[in-house]
Amino acid sequence: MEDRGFDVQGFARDIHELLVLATLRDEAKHGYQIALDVETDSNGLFRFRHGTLYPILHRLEDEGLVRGSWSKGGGRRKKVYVLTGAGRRHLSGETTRVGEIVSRLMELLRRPGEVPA
Amino acid sequence: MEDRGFDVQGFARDIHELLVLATLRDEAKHGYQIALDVETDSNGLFRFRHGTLYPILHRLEDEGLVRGSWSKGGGRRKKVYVLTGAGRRHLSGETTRVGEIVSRLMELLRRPGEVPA
DNA sequence: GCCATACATATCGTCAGTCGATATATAGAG
DNA sequence: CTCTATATATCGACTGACGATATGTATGGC
Repeated sequence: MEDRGFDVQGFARDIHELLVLATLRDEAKHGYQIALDVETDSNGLFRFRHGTLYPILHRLEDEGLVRGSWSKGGGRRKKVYVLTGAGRRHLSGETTRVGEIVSRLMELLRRPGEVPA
Repeated sequence: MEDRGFDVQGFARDIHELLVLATLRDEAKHGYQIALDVETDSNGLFRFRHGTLYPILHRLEDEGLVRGSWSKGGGRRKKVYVLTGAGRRHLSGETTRVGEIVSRLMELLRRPGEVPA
């Protein structure tokens, strides 16, 4: 089992994508709000620069994991994103997968040295 | 506490570096062996392409976390790496730090949606 | 009414780092 | 003697984050 190798580069990208999907789990939000919420929810540990956030949002939209629509209500123009069914499944599946990977990683890193006699 | 933000790019790099340092924890090894061991120990989940491994090894050497020396024994020429004191401290400290980050990450990803009534 | 600031989205150039390919060389097997 | 596995190294292409820059709108202070 566990045949597909592990792609470090894709892993870093996934973290960003999953943080976005997770914050959209309960309610639709526009980009700027996503950035603020992720930062707040993680006590400042995770944060998005806008030069990073918007490309990710566009990518997620292209992949059909979120759907964006311009809110025309009498405020500032905002593009509001909602999680699609595929997005919800992706979040769930990838969260499990990432959880397994990090658990294996930490296991390797924390494995105590063969106790020196 | 926990002020320094989280750098996704550096995180991916750290994973590779820590895997190398971890496999050197108990015994000195040369590069090729490191790649084989990491792959074996992780059941093929983590693996190094040699185009990735050697630059990492050189970087770790530059940073003083490992020390490499050419073995002149009557075999194939090998550059054997040993973990330095700084390397051991780095492994320990960064493992803790990475552990905290992933634990916070999984917490955010797994946080169940506000339970729908 | 005017201006500064915060909100809001978007793109571009740069840089870091992985990845695949390529190069070089030696030991051991058949 | 050739082929494969071992062993290290580097280069070019690609990917993706990041900082800077651009554009525009609403809001609050004066």
